[in-house]
Amino acid sequence: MANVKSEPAPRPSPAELLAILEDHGYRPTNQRRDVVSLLESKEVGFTVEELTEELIEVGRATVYRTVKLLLDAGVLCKVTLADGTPKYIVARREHHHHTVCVRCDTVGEFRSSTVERVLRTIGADIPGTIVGHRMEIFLICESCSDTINYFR
Amino acid sequence: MANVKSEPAPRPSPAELLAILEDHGYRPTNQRRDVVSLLESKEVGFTVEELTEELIEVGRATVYRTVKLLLDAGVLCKVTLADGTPKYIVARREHHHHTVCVRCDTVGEFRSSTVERVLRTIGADIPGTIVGHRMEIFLICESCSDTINYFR
DNA sequence: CTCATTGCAAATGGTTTGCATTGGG
DNA sequence: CCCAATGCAAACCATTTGCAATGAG
Repeated sequence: MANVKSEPAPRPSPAELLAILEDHGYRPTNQRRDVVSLLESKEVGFTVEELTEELIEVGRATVYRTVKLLLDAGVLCKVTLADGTPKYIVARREHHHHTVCVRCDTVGEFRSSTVERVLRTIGADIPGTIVGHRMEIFLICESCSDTINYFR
Repeated sequence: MANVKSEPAPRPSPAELLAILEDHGYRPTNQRRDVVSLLESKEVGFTVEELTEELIEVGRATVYRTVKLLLDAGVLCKVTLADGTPKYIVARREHHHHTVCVRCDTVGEFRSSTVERVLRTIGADIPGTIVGHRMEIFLICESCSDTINYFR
C-alpha cells in the first residue's frame, strides 16, 4: 500500500493543452484544436491511426505533427506494448510509469516514490551519469482476468 | 553498492547459441551459424541492419528470421533507445534490465535484486496480476562524459 | 523424397518529409 | 504581406510475408 499512486489524477483539459502549445510558441490552429479536443475522450491509450480515423478533416501528417509537439511538451506519452507496438496516452502526472495489460493492451499510469528512491540508490552503483529512466509493468488487468476466456 | 550487478557475465558462445536453437527444434544451418558467429563480436548493442551488412552471404529475411528465433529463445534482447529506435544485445543473464547511453547509444545490462523486490511490493498495490516488467536506465556513460565534446 | 529453410521482392505498419498551397497575425 | 501551418503523396525505416527454389536428413 502507500507509495504507489495509481488513482487517476486530473488530466489537462483541451484548453490547457492548447495553452501549453502556445507557451511553446505554436499557434492554436483549428487542426490542433481538433486534435486536443479528441484527446479528451481518450482514456485507455490510443494509436495515432485511431486519431486520424476520427479526424477525417485533419490531414494525417498534421495529426502526427501535433502528436509530436504534444510529446515534446510532455503532455503525451508514447508507450511501447510488450509486442513492440506503440500507443499514446495523455499524461496525468509529471513523472510516472506505465502498466500495460497484455490481454487488452489497456495502458495505465502509476508512480511510486519507492521506485524513484531505489533508482537513485542504484544509480550510485552504475557507472555513468543517470539522466532518466523508463519502466513498464506488464499485467493482466482485472476486467481481463474477470472474463473467463473460453477461446484461449 | 551491492545488489546491483553490472559486471559482464559470461556470454553464450556461438556453439551454445546454435545448441539452443537446436533444442528448440531448429536446424543448425550455415546461415544461422554465420549469424550467431557474428554475434560474438557484438559488444555494445547492434541493429539488424548492421548484421545484414556484415553478412552479405545471408539474405536479409533470414537474418531477421534468425534474430527472431534468438529473441524467442531469450538469448537476444530488443532494447528501445530513448528516441524509439531498436537495438539488440546478446543477453548475459536470465532476467535483467538495460542501461542506454543517450550520447553514444551503447547498451549495457544490469540486474538489481532491490528493483525486483520493490516491484513485487508495488505489485500488491496495483490492480491486476503482474506478469512481467521492463526497465531502461538512460545515462551518459563514462567514456562519453570523459570526452569533452566541443561540437555540442 | 520431403519438409524445413532460404532468398527475393513486394507488402506492411508506423512515421516523416518535400513541396506547393493556404491562412492568420 | 509573410511565414507558420497544412495536405498530399512519396519516402522512409524496421520488419514481415508470399512464394518458388534449394538443400539437408
